[in-house]
Amino acid sequence: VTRLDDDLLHDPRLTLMGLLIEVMAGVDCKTTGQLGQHGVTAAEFGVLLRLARSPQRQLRMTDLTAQTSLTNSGITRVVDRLSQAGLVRREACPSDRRSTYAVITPAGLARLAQALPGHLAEVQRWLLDPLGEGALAEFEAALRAVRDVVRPDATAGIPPAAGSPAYDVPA
Amino acid sequence: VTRLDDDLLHDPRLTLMGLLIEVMAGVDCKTTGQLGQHGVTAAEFGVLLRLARSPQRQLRMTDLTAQTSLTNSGITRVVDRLSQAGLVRREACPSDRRSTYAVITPAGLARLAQALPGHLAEVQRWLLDPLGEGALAEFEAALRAVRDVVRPDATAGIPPAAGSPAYDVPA
DNA sequence: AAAGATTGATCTGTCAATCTTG
DNA sequence: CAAGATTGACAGATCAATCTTT
Repeated sequence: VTRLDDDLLHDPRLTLMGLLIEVMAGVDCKTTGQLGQHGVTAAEFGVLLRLARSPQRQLRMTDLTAQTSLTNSGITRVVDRLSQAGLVRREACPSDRRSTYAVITPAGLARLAQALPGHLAEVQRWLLDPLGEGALAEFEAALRAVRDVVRPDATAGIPPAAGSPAYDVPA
Repeated sequence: VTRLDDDLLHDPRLTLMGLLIEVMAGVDCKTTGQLGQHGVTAAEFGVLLRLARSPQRQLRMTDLTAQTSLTNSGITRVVDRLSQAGLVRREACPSDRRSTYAVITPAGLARLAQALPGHLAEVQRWLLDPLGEGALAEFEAALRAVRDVVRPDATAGIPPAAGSPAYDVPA
C-alpha cells in the first residue's frame, strides 16, 4: 500500500503545476471579462477568430474541432449559439455532403473587430507586461516545447489535404 | 468604426495566448485522465491535496475558496461530492458558528496517496520532461511573475490570522 | 464500416438569492 | 449590515447514441 509521505505532498512538481493552473485561471478570468463586454465567450471568440483567419472565412465543423480544445459536439453547440446570434452561418459542403461549413458573417467580423483590440490589450497587460521584454522569447519557447508534446498534431507539418491551416491560434 | 485589419488577426500576442491555452488544455487533459482512474476530478484532487497539507488536515470553506479558482458555491458542491464519497467530512467551527471546516478523512488520505504518485508522474512527463532541465527554472520564474500580477492575493505575505497558509498549491 | 455532424442525458461550475451568525 | 455557507436556476461542455453520407 502507498503511504502518504510528507515529501510527496510538497513535491516541487506540484508547485509548478499549481503555478500553471493559477496563471491560466487568472489570465482567462481577465480576458473572459473583457470578451463578455462584447457579448462573446472565450470559446465563441476563438471560433470567430479562427474563421476570420481561414481561407474563405470558413471552416468545416471537423476542422474547428481539431483546432480548438472542444469536442465535436462542443463545437456544434458553440456554432449553434453563434449562428443564433447571426455571427456565423452554416453552409453545406458541395463536395462532401456529410460536411458542414461554418462561415463567419459580416456581423461576425464586425463583432470580432470590436472585441479584438481590447482582447490584445488584456493579453498585453496580464501576460506580456508581467513577463517583461527579456523573458518573453524564453517563455514562448518553453510553451512551444510543451505544446509539441501534449498536442503533437498541432505541428504535424503535412500540407493540409482539406482546409485546415496549421496556424498557432488562441481561443 | 474599427476595421478588421489583417495585422490584428495575426498579432503575435494571439500566438502566445494560443500557446498558453493549448498547453493548459493539453496538460490537464492528461492529468484529468490519470486522476479519473482514481475516481476524482481535478478540482476534487486539488481540495484533497490542500486539506492534506493543512495544519489540522482541515480548512474552512472560505479558505478553500481563496486557495482555488472556484467560487464559494463551487467549493460547496465539490465538498458535497467528496463528503458523499466519504473522502471528506464537514465539521462545525467552535469559535465562529458561521464557519464550517472541511476535514479530510482517512479514506480521503488513502485516496490521495493512491492518486498522487501517478499524478506526479504525469506532471513530470508532460511538463518537466518537455521543458528540460535547463528551461525549468526560467519557466517557473516566468509563471510566478505573471501569477503575482493576475493573483496578487496569493502572495500577500500577511501572517495568516486564521488558518490559511500561503503555499503554492495546484488544483 | 468509417467519417461528419447533431441530439439527449448528464456533469460541473456559476450567479443571484437566501439563511444564519457575528 | 457584513461574513460564511448553502440552494435553485441556469450556462457550458462532455459522453454515448443516432443519423446521414461516403
